Amino acid sequence: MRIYNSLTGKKELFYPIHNDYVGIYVCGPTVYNHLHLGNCRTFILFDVVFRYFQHLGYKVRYVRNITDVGHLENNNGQSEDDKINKRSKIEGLEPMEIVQKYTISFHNILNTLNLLPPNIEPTATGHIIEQIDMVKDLINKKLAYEVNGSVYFNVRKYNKNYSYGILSRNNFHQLINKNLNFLEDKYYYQDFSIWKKVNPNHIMGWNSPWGKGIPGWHTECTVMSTKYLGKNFDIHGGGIDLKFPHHECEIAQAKSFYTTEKNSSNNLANYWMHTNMLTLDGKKMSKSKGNFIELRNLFLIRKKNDCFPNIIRFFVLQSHYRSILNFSEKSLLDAEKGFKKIFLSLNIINDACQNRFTKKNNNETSSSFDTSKWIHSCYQAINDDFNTPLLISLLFKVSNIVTDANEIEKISDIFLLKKYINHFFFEILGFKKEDNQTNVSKEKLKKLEILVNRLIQFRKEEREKKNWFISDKIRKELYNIGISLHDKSINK
RNA sequence: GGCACUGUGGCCGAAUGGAAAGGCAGAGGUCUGCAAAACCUUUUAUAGCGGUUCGAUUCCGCUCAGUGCCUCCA
Repeated sequence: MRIYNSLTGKKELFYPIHNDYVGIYVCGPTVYNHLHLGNCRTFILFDVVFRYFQHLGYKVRYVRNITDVGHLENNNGQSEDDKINKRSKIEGLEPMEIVQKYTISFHNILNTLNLLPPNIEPTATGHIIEQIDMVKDLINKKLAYEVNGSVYFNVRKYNKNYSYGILSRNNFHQLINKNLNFLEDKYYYQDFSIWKKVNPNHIMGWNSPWGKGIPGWHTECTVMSTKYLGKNFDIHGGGIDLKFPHHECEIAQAKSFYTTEKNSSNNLANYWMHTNMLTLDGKKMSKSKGNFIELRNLFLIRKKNDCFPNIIRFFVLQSHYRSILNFSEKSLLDAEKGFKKIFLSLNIINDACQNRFTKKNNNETSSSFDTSKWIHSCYQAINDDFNTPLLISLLFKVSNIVTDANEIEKISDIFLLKKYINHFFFEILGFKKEDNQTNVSKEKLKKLEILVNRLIQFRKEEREKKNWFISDKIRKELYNIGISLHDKSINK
């Protein structure tokens, strides 16, 4: 299996640190707002990564954090505000109420999209002590300094022994942006906060050797990833917009904290994976720029369409995770058609297997379709840096063959095909088999089903009488509530 | 200004130093009371200019266009 490693800019063969085990850390959300479609792209991709490693038989530990404190926002160099604290003022809720509200929303959305939960989902507030320990250590190593109750990482000093910018390929000296002011407390523009002083009456704040404060965002990820995966682990993932500064700073802290020898090759994770941006009208989907689509709104609009979460997943996986993906209504419609086409052919295969089981297949001529070769191609696709679009195109190939009734009869190893296409579609790509999210009781559903069947039967009778007005009206009404009827010739 | 990435038909989107996947849309057809669906057939593409090469869409250089990051971001 090959993975594109952002550290080297190349596709590399994947070797886990420990045989049979894979450790993955993905930067989760800061829970101060509802998720938008762009956020989900990353989580959907890593859901596939997680599923695929498990499919291959690895024991995977997948860690995805929740940032519930410490994500600072720079206010034009005047001050730094915690995002959640800021939001709590806007909504008139306690910070932890904000955290609770948006954590629940986050879980609901990912659950609807059929994402597997990570093995560990640590929160920043649950790891304050560890973060304080790391800050202390960095001060002892003279790689961080305290000013007015806040602590900053000394990037210039770090850069003398290590190289700051190895991940983002930034040159330390060229990082200065003259247009931007920076906090006066900092020695250098490039330095970043690892501990931030807060007002003593502030509800979100912890006692530390430097007074009451909150930990910095970058520190949190270094602490939690290494706590649960070790000081060197396999895969670290996140959106490409986190590459700099967030991931660069994570590496800087980890190297400072864990390495004893200079020029150690430990870059926190061996493979860094970055998902590209989802755009709207060619521009990055982003909250601060105001162009974004919230998933909960999409779900509300498409309530009638019960396979909508699958369509979102299909839309996302139909492009490669390292390319920019543009969102449009049309692309969703395309995805819907594509998804349904493959879904339909899965049913055909399953039916065909049923028939084979009852009737013995005596067909002598064999199909030109080579199932073993096809399976091999599918693995090749996903093994090549998770090339899901290529894998999906292979599913379409089967779909085209299977819809030909003569051709499907000839496929000798149909049971093998059934097994693997189900593996790829449900187990690896993670599509949901059926949406049984209704709260309606089974009793009620049964009654409804009888009613609809009666109506269809009634329409059939009217059709046979050539009473087109009635039958067309029923067809239209049923279509409006999401039941579409496809008529065949009445002569047959 | 610095760093990085991208450019494939009408649209989306793979692959590749040696006849350019797949999907959507379009066109034609089968079917049909009509509609829809389904199925079959089918047109159209490597941004531009150079270089390396027997051969470049692929590698290299330049130009043009777009995107991301440069301390809020998945």
